[in-house]
Amino acid sequence: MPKEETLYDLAELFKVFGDSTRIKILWALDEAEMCVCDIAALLNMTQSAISHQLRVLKQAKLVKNRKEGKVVYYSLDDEHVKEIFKQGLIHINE
Amino acid sequence: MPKEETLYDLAELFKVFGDSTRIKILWALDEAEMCVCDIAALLNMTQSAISHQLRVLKQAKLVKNRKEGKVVYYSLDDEHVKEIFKQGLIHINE
DNA sequence: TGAACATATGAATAATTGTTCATATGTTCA
DNA sequence: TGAACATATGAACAATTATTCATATGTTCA
Repeated sequence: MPKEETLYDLAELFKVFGDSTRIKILWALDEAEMCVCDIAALLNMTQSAISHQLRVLKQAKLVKNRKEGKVVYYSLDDEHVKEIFKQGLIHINE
Repeated sequence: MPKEETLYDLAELFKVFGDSTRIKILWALDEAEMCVCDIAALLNMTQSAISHQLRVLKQAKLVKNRKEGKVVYYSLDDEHVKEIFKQGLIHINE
């Protein structure tokens, strides 16, 4: 069994995945880089809600961003996300 | 992008993984079938707390149990758990 | 039968969290 | 400069949740 701290970090990571809004954001960003307002429009949610969640995702190092004028574009910062999601989907479809 | 319901289910699954007590239980059960009181002793937690969490894990179809006299043994009910954890660990160690 | 034990469960509590609302920051452009 | 726009952020609120405590259920065995 890995040490306490590692298991705690693992739980923290999955906690980030444990919200459908964040899952949707990650899935959207896996398909294309997007700005905040486009994500908000796509998911039919407020800009504020999306911005808050993007912060959580950024802190977890799952997304990165770049600024272009007044627009901030977000994209995935981890190539394992999709793989983890796939494994999860396998479990669900059983 | 998968349909709404699928993403919701995916988030629900990760929510179950998003607690270090449950992560520990799953990791322990991956190594060996165990009864409730042994898990409680191993994790240094109350029998009640473990029992509550085992129920969550059972509902998520992640563990199964068998009764032998007054003792209930729990074991993993999904072979993808370890794989998902591994992917998560890869992300953490970056 | 009754004591001892293993487990399950419901209520209560404290802590965490997702969204909203209001507003601040920063950029573009007329 | 000032209006319009994109984004970030802090406070507040409602909802969810992990643990504890008390207790119920069910089993073994003397």
